[in-house]
Amino acid sequence: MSLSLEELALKADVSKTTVSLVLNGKSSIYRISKETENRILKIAKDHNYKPNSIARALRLNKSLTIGLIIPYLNRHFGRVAEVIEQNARELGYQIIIAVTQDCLNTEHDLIENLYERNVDGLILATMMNRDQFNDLSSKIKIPIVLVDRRIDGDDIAWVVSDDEQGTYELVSVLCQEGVKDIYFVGGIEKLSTSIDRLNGFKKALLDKAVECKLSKIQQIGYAVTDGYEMTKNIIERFSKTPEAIFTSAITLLEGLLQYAKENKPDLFSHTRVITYDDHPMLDYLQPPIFSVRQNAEEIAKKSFEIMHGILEKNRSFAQELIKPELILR
Amino acid sequence: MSLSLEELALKADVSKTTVSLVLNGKSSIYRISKETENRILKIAKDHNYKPNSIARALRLNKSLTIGLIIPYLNRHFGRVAEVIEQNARELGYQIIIAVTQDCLNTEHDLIENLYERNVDGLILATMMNRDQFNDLSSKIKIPIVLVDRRIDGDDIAWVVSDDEQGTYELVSVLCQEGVKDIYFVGGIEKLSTSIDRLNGFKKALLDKAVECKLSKIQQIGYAVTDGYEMTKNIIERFSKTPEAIFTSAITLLEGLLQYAKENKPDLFSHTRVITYDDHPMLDYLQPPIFSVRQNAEEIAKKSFEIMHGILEKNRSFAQELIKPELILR
DNA sequence: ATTAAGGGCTAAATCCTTTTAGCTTTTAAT
DNA sequence: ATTAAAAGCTAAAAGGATTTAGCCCTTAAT
Repeated sequence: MSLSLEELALKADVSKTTVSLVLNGKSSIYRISKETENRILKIAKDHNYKPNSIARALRLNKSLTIGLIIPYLNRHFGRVAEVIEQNARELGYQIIIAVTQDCLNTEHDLIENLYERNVDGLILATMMNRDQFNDLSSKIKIPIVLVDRRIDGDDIAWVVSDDEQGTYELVSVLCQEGVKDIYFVGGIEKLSTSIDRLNGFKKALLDKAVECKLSKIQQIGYAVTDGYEMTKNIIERFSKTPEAIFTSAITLLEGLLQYAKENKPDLFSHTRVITYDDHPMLDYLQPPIFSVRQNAEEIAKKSFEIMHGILEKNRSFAQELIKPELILR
Repeated sequence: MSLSLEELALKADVSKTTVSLVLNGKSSIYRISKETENRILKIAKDHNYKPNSIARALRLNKSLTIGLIIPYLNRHFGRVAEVIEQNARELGYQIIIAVTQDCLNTEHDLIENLYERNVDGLILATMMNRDQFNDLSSKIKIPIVLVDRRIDGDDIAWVVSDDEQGTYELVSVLCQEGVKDIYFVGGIEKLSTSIDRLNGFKKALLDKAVECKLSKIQQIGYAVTDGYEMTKNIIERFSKTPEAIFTSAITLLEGLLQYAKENKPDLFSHTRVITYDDHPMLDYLQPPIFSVRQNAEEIAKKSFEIMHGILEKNRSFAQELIKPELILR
């Protein structure tokens, strides 16, 4: 380790140019003789030569590093990050990770920070809206792939779960059974995840000609406490216990469970609960909670694939809707 | 963005040396006049100058980058990674993350890889034993801080949960109640997490003069399937249903739950289950499962703190045992 | 008038690779 | 015998920052 080109050149009794050319597979272009080539390759191998990545990055203006900016390293994003890292590593890239805690300002700071640190591209679970994103794109000259949360636009690369379809199918299951009085416990209103899940929800009701009352829809945020709050609102504001509640994220379900445990232990005897996002522990809750499992692995795989395509294969961009899986218990 | 020292120098009508000296706070040492200093500072600010981090890293041989190598980005390590990243960012460091999937070879590859990529230090949840670690240390000239899994040695920096004490306290609760027949569902035998948890387990039994039969101890691995397997062994191998089972990780508990659901729905009516690692969903399982919550935040904070101390404050190393919290439901 | 000291700044080297342009020497062709 | 082409290699620049050694000018001291 930590042997330089120059030292290799000395040992091989050639110039460092020659060594560099050989190691970069340009021997034939530059007519380096087979003999010299082999000598250099052997010496490099014997000394386990690895080019200094920083010097390389400086010269090539290419760091083989991707920035990954996500709100949290929770179960879902943790898995996404894990798979992105594995895919990236196989192709020689490293992942620099940073978490925003769903704070827009933090997100901006992080993007700027990573950009200045010369990442080659950014994979982003963003809170930005279209305008903010356009602003950013004009300033930043590296490819960006949105993950998990999309922004509409023909030229924006993204990979997201098919939130609308997933929610539609899940809610339809209840509608099929004749359930009519369903409450929507939502997340951050302006994010595509929330918008799409709400649309799927509405569509399912519409199919069965069930009226979708605005008062049954809440969107405070994705934190556990938000789920608690929204459940509280539903239970306390309406005299009748609801037939069903749909929580649009596992954190919100946690909030619901917490509220139920503390204030409404019999909630489940009157009310069906279904949720976006799956969790293995749901298998062991009574009664069973139907859910929609996002395919984190596929989301991760595709998002790095698109990034890699842009960086190395001159592909321009792509959009992918990943099918989630219904889990009926 | 992306303005170079040289361009700044041009605008300020001085040499780039002067600009560099001023921006690095060396004006007075090199007797740069207040006037020149202010002019340069203003121009730098106006143009939002940020030094090119790659060039800086090359020259200073210091990348302000820490490698974090962990087995998975699951709930526990996800949280650890998240907090390390936040702490690191505040002090100007970036985190490059990589996951081993608890494979020793992968771990070795990753360490080498990150080392070659010029990280300034490594934070490691390692599978290595003492000899392997010593081998590594002799080759690698950057500081290493072990996290979550320690290796004995006076000169090895680590931060781990007090696994022995946590397990001791948890198991003691059952012993207190007179439970005598407790099974140990363990993880990877050679890891400190497994060794320490087993020691705590034995100590708790010993306190109450309960014999600790070897046949009641299993250590296959930390995967969900391992938990399933070990539970199966316990249930099927012994005619009597056990009084209690201790799973030494949340994944193992998951395996147990899965086995119970499929093959032994009445497990909980005869058997108490307790587990290392906490999870919010445990609040909603019936009957309640006592647990030990690791303080991931503190573990993360300390481990970066130690790394930072070594890198910037010439501290040599440190070892920290983080107290976990008993959660009795 | 000469020397010394201090103030104010900079040229050039360095970190390590990659790459362009081009230098020798040999071989082939006219 | 001369010219052209090919073979085999290298010097030097570039990328952007930091740092060492030292230049030049002014002022003060002898």
